[in-house]
Amino acid sequence: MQRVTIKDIARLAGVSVTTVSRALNDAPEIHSETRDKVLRVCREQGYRANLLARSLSSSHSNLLGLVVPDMANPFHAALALNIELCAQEAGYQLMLCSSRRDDQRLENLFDFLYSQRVDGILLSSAADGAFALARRCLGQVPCVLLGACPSEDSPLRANTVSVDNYAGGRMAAEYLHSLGHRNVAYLGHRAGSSTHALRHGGFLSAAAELGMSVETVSSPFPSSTIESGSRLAREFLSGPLSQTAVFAVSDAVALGFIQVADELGVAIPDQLSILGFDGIEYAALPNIRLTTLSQNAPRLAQAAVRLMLELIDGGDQGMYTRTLITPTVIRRATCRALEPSEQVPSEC
Amino acid sequence: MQRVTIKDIARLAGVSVTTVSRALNDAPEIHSETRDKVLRVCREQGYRANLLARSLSSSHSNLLGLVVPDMANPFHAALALNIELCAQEAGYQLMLCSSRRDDQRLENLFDFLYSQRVDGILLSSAADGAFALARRCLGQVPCVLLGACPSEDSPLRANTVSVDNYAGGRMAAEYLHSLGHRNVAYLGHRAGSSTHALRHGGFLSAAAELGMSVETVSSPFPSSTIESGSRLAREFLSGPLSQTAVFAVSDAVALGFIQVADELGVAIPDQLSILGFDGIEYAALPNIRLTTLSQNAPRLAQAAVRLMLELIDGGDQGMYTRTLITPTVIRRATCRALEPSEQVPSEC
DNA sequence: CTGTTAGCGCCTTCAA
DNA sequence: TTGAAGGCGCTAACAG
Repeated sequence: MQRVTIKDIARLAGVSVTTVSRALNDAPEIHSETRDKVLRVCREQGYRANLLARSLSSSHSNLLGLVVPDMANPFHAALALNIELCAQEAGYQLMLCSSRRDDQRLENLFDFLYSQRVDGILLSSAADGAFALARRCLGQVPCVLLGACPSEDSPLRANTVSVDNYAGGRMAAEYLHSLGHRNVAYLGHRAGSSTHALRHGGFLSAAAELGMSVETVSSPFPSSTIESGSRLAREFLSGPLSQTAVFAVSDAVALGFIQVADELGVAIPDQLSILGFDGIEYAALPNIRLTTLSQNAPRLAQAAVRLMLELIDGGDQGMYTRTLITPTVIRRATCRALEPSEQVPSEC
Repeated sequence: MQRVTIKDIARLAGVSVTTVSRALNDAPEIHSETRDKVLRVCREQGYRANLLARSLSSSHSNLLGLVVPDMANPFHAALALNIELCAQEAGYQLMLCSSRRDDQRLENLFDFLYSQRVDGILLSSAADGAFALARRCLGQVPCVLLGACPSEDSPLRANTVSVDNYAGGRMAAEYLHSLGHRNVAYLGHRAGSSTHALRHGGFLSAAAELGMSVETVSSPFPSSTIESGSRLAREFLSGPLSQTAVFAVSDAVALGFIQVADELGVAIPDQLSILGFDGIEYAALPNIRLTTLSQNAPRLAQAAVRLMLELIDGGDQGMYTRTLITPTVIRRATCRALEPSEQVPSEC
């Protein structure tokens, strides 16, 4: 039951622990025969270095912390997978944690990762609280915010990588406009999230420029899930329908919406077009074929990890970087072009 | 940049490090005033214990390792979430890793977790190699296999928690039989997986007893994804159709199958019924409504964590436990009952 | 109730 | 090329 340590190996190989350590880290100043002998003994004994001890004494763990709000969410799962991939290439292991949309837990996790002495923390959260957390670790541990994006004018006090939500919002409006839609809804807006604020702002601004009328349906729910999408849909579809298209804040919300529309006999896209946001895998399913704006998880992941590595190597100079990734429209089956005859003028 | 340690706190509070340690771990033998003073200083200094050091000296980390084959898979994501929940209740943090269906990586991750001195390892893998790994840690670190399930007759050499695949296979056959299906296909069978072996065995045995004819379509792909499901479907649906129902080894495979069936104009369930396995959230989507056997992730998770805690507390006596969870049929829209007139006798 | 002394397993100077 | 000594930050006996 007692695990074999570097000391045991040293004794068995008839050398000092220093020599064993050198063999393990293939240091240059060691006789190759000595090294081979030591490594052979290690293999025979099934020796595994104690990474706790190693990290403690070398003061770096080769561990990156990643906190996602909800790993059952396919977008975050895909993002995590891509980040793990990039991190591994750079020789880092990931400590993946799920905050489950709980701010208290997010804070606890953050402290935990810090205490665990990860070399850097990636925080995937659009909650405003994430900024405070990121700031708290100034000069303590490199931290990059994923998905969160401070507004252009506020002073940048954190490293961020995110999809360009403002541009995404604009693209959504422009795309719907290009199909002839003039009366549209923005479904699932959530206050207190910088992501949502920007996306909504972009949508409204483009819509205004294009002369579209927008009804914003805000979400009282803490997260943008299928469940919240269907609840919002039930409310939205209960009255008479003046809109011809809906932009949902996430694919999950869009899926929930479609589900209810289906139940209520609202034909999509014939009566109503719906456009999502995220580009999750399940939105591509048969019979769903959700038209959406893809966030491009692999590129987000790569940018975030690359930035993190720079911060770690460069010693986190206290400079801040904002990286924006433009989303892509993925045309599928839930948005249709209105015939000229259908194009009623905007309400307002 | 230098982080504050227990020594700093001791100096600032005018006590010894031991006293600080005691305050931190709220040991009974400490004056409450002393403790309050120490804790106040900790707060003022923003002190965070170094968990590496703590684990190293206390020889337990309160960390559980969890390896899943693919965290983009919604079933595994849900399972991980549930396990995290249970672990947290018991005061453990999870180190979640994705083996990405790569045996070499699985082994590396295992070694990594062991080296990281997690208090226990949960391995969610149906690959036969998982048993070898589990055995390798005998008396080193408690290990429970999730989803993997040794056959009844082989000597039990590992702790396992899994859905009862054999019973699940039988239930699938029985359910299809109860709907009147006599000629059916088993889609996506993969060799080298104990899970698949049992599920397939159960299906065949019940089918034989009920006088059903089964065509097994094996999968050359390493994992059961939407992608592999659609490839298998393309092959399967290319010839004339003698079956009236298909049992897919996973919901993802079923979804891929449906996608292609849709493309090829095969009506589901009118021409062909399809039954899945897993009970992932996305199978419940509108327009999909996949009939399936649910694995019941919360119960699996709870059983696994509970077992792990017993192993940790009880010191892993070298006894092995096998826990089986019976799946549940979830009736939705992709299986239909055959009319008496349609019930052709079995081919064989 | 508090402090002193030893480690935990490893890495890293500094000498030899 | 090798070894001895000290320390990473914390806990755990053992005294006082």
